[in-house]
Amino acid sequence: MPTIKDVAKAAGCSTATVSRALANPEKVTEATRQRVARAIAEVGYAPNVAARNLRRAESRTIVTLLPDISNPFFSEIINGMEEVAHQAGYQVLIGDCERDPARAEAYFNLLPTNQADGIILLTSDIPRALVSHADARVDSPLVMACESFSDIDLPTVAIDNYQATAHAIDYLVSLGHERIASVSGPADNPICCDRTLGYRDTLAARGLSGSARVVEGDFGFRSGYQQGLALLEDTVARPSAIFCHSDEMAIGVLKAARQLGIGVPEALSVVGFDNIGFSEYCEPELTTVSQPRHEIGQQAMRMLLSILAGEGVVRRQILSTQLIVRKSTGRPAD
Amino acid sequence: MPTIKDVAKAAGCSTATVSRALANPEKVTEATRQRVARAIAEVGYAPNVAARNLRRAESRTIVTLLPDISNPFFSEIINGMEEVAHQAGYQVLIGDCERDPARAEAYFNLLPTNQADGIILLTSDIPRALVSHADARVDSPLVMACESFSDIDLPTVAIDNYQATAHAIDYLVSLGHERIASVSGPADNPICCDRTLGYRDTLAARGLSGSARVVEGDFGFRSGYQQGLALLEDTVARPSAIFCHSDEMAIGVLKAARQLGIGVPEALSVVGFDNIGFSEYCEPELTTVSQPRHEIGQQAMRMLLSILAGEGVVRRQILSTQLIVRKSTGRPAD
DNA sequence: CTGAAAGCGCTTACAG
DNA sequence: CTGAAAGCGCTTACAG
Repeated sequence: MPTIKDVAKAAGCSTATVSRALANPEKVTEATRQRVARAIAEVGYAPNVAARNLRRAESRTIVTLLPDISNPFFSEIINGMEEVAHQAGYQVLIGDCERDPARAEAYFNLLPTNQADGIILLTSDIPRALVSHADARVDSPLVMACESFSDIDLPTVAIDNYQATAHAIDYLVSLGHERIASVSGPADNPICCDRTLGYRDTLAARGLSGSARVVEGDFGFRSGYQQGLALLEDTVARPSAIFCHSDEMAIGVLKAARQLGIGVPEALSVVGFDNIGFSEYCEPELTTVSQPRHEIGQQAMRMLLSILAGEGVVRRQILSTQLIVRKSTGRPAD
Repeated sequence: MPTIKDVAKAAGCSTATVSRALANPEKVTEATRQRVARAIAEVGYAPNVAARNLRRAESRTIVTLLPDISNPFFSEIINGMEEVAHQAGYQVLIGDCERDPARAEAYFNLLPTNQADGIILLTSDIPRALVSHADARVDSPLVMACESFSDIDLPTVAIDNYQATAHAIDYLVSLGHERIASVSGPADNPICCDRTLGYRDTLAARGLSGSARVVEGDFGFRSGYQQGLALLEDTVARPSAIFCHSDEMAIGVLKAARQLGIGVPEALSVVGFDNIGFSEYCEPELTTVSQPRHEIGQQAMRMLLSILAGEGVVRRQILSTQLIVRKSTGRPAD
């Protein structure tokens, strides 16, 4: 591969000038710039990025940590992040943690070794030691998206899980439901805590505290199916509506209902969360809470790049959600 | 950050020795190795990877190019690739091309700039100029997985799309179906060509050529839904079975059938391709062709690492598929 | 505006 | 087995 030296020779100037023509064109005369451009094309030069990174002590790489790459919820967020990153000359490395602390640690280790400039966390399911001292340093290149830690205050872009849930539950109550169950994600997950609180508070405000019922899933199809079965087989206190912390779990509940011969929405209303592509193609089409995923990704990346640029950042951004009413909800069968 | 010099000072040896203790422990006495290890812990040293990469002229990064990150079909393949890569000290960068030639080119450009050591292609939808000269060079660090080019012969790990399709069609014929339509992926995609050939040949072998009918989709839900509608609204020659090149399209067909009041599998059989997670949770559960996705990812990565190591490689690996019969297929309603 | 030169943090052939 | 030294390909303060 030709190096910057070859270009310098071909252009009849020093390597310093070639470097400047590339990085700071305004520091070089127009004529020089053009000679360098021609020389680059002539020798077929492409800068060696490892050398540049070493010299500049940066990698232009952002890593995003997520709990499970196969969850389609994340893909649109990633697209948003990539859009902003590429435009700024950064690339994004996707780190699938799979609930394995060692994996998360390995990705965090890219920071001190200069392989990554910053990290966007789409999961809080990592060893807290990795982030525990980050909130003290204002300039830690760390941003949380969607998730949060209960006790560590990182720059965050997210939705208001409490409000979004309250809104969905209010909608079910307004339809006439009085027995509304909830299939939560992992109970120790802060966003699930917020949602469960929103759920409970709303029921309480409507005088329905007594019927609150929360079971725990893991966001996946299967757990929704299993918890749905458990909830619906309880014939004495069977809920007339089930609110789920993910679309996958809601679709699992739909399957459970079908299996038990319980019609949706006639005999059971189901609400999901996230509005994944699938939610429009299941039977019946799913009523769900939509998050602005693309925008979440964009804003999280913008926030991180601002931190890297040493600019002041708004440490907390709350984006709005939308309840998308489709066919899986209706009035209860009194 | 402490550098290798700091470690050398703390260990009372040269940087060369520290480097050796790290990279080739067998070239160093046990005592030295231990002194270095202690020194590393003491000063909190982590190697600067940009410097190492520059010196070694490698990046230990493999990029995988795919057409659409939101398609869950790819996630399990990626997991397989990461498993093998991490074990060998490589990381994998996921490149979402989104049918944008410029994106693909940008990712290919990581090769000459030393930011990536090799590429695994999960899509053939990229400018052919990027790969056209690769097949001549035996050691091009390029591997194809699942897909292929019609005229460029790259090292490949894939399934036998012709056979897998023939098997699925045979199954439908054996059930008694005589009007079997097919919803293909993009018609210019080589794997779709193979599948369509397998479809046509099998129908011909069974004396059913006359009823062959292929419509084109793009692998996504929506196109399956639309083509399903078109196929099923044709009341004079309505198919009794539809074979689809992806599960998403099959699920779209399911929705079209539901909308038209056509019962599956009583009045229509539907077969998908890929066995994505969703295929077990749609209504009815989908009969589909399963690919060994994890293994495809593993083998593709192994193949690429062999090429990078300068080892001889089997240039073509065909893994076996499996027809998973669930609830969306049955005998036709004569 | 341009160039000579130092240096980023490693690795490795060479010599001992 | 170990060290001194060169060099990977850039960038940038310094001088002119």
